[in-house]
Amino acid sequence: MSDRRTQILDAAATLISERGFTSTSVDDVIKGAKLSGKSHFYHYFKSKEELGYEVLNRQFERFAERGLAILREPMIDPLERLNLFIDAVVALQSESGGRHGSPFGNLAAELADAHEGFRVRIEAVFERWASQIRSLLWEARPQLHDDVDAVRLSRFIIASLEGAVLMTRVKRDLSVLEGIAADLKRFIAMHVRDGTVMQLHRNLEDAGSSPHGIARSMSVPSMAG
Amino acid sequence: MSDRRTQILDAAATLISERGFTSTSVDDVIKGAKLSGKSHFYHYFKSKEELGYEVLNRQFERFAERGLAILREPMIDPLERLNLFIDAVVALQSESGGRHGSPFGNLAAELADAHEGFRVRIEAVFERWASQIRSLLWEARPQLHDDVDAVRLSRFIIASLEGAVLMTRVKRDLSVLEGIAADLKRFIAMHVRDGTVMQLHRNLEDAGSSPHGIARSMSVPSMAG
DNA sequence: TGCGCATAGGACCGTACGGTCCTAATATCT
DNA sequence: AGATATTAGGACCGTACGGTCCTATGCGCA
Repeated sequence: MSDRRTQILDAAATLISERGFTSTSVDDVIKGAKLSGKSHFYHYFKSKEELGYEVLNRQFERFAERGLAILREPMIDPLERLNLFIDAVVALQSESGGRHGSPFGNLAAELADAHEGFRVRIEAVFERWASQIRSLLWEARPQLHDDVDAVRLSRFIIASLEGAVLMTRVKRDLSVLEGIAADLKRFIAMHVRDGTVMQLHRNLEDAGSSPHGIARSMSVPSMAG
Repeated sequence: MSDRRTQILDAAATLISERGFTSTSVDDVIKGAKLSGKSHFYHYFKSKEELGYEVLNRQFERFAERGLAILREPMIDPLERLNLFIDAVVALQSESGGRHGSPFGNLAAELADAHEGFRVRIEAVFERWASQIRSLLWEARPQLHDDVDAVRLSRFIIASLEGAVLMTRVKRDLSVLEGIAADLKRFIAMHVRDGTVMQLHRNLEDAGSSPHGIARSMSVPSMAG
């Protein structure tokens, strides 16, 4: 596609993640993308709404490449992939110092009620995200308890990450996300069958802040045998 | 205070939770509160921003009365109080069919980056919320593992609830929140010392959707008993 | 009666917004 | 050289916004 288009998309993505969709004017986008005037912009996009949709698309693609892709790595143990994915979410947030939050969560909170077009597109984003996690859980099924509900667990993972990113943004403190990410890993580990020991990366072991290595308790609840 | 003021506050709260702060005009609020004109509104509030702050205050007070109050009930076991609180969050969302999400999360996503005044106020809301959970966890400390980090656990609870409420709004499906609430209870139960059996209300037992009563596995990690 | 105050209603202002339209300059291809 | 599309730049329009100001009506109270 035209170079200009992606230039506009990039500028818009930045502005929208900083100020939200409603508070980003097309004049701002024009300035950010260094276009010559309004007509130049409307040559590439038929409306601001249309621009918003494409920005959302691009941001999901970006997230799919840099985040979700990890969930499909064929050479790594599925449950370890899940941990790596959580780390990737933390890493992506770190790039902006956690200041901009999730592009999906932000748009969702801003527009889910008021704008049906955005709502269904964001719903689709969450659904595709959830479905990637579900297939990973399906793949990991031999290692998991029989009663693990993949639909629910995938939702829980997404919700806690989205909530964590939001709190991180409000508190301007990345350690909020880091702590929740570590706890989320423990929650996932809770679903692993007895006897299965999860592989952990060296650099993940100290993800927690508690002194006596919470990570060790990751080898599952207990019972049965 | 004047009846009119609360009338305005109520109308504004509704509109803001439906459309967000930016997309709610003071003319809309005037119409909603059936005021006679702009000057009438500006007689009670010096600016739209000021109105927003007071709406946020009121909404936190409401939440404190109807939600957080449960965390302080003196006659109930602390960990059971925590479960009841989670149920209360679900119940509060059910009132609107989950359509409006969290007033704090919504404002946070919309304004945390752009408007420092709102950001610090929302941060304070989360902090007060977290501190209530922390004191409850302190009270429950004899029942909890030694290595439970109250700061982290309280953040995790808030984040997963906020994320759940957001997803519920996007999917327009209350069962998303219900499932996450049930999973969150299981996560909390994971921190309870072996040998301690959590009391559960009858009406909480089937909070999950999985056929083989996940609720039963709430009796903590394991054995004992 | 007269004072102060909450209600009422509307004109007005400056600014910003999304979007359209029109005209030049520049580059590309025939 | 001439026709064609892309870039550039700006004037313009209707609407909506937050906010101010001014006037007039009803009200209780000294």
